[in-house]
Amino acid sequence: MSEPLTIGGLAARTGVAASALRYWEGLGLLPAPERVSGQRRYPASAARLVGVIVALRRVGFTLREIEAFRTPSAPGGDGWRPLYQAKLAELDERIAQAQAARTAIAHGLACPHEDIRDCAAFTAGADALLAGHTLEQAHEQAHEQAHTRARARPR
Amino acid sequence: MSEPLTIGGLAARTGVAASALRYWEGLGLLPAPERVSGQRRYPASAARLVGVIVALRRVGFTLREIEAFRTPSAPGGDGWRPLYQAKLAELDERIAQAQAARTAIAHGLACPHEDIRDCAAFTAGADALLAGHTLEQAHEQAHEQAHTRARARPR
DNA sequence: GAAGGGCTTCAAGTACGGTTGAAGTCAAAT
DNA sequence: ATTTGACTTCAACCGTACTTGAAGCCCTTC
Repeated sequence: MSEPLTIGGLAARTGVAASALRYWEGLGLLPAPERVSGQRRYPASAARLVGVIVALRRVGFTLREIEAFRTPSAPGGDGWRPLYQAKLAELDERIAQAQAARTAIAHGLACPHEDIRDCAAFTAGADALLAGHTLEQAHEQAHEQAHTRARARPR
Repeated sequence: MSEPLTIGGLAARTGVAASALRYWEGLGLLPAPERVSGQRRYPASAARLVGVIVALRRVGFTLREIEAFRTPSAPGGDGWRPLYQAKLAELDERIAQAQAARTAIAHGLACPHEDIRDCAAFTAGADALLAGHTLEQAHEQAHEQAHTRARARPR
């Protein structure tokens, strides 16, 4: 059991193209596996690693960012811990943003407008997501009164 | 009040480069605004729209996907509702994935390993994220027993 | 021993999401 | 009247993340 995987096998298990796996290896993202007469043989655990990479890519990290995860503990220090802390914070932020977007779209569905861009609760989500920029909301757009009070302007 | 914005003004408010705003307009993502002697003048509401686009991009949607949101109700139908439903489901999935990634990384921080790839709870997150592919987890990797029980393998 | 299938490298090509630069227009200030 | 600064278009370029194609190696199967 647990025969080592060829690159094709790993590709099949993970759904990541073999060409992509080689590319990742070239970037140092994936460790170079053992070779049998020139061909790569991956340990079964490689599928998990690929899974993590896929996951992080899907939630918006670049390959270079993910590469930082592969870094073993730096000489003479924690090394990876601060990196993980940083990534964790970034992930939390991304999750919060995704939820804000979700809220905006969900309201878009619930509210009776023809064009979602006319809907205050939808745009309120947008406002929240532009946090940090001076989006002074002085101007009362559209129907503010009409059907809103559901979710009265956040912040 | 509520003077229309120049492209530079909109860029400043939203943090999106003017060149990017023109690019988005070219893609049909942003409606072409009124012009005063050739120059774009955006209504204040444009900042909100830009905010939504930024938000959706940050959570992983491509510009082409986001473009679908701009589509006004199709001739003779709901038009946008199914689209929004679909996007909502996608967003939910992305949030779930981000949370799975978060769990994996958080455990990586909490657990005592040198290399996170040795840690079962971390890789379990990976397994979850590879759902849909035949990642039969028959092989018991590493320390499964050693320090786990904190967060016993999530499905 | 010749064919086939899967692997190898390396270079070039592609799609996306922009930015940058050249050349020019416009309105206000000097 | 000319300078300044923000705007305009258009084409070319860039980084990221791959894919594709050419040419070849290795092992098995006919």
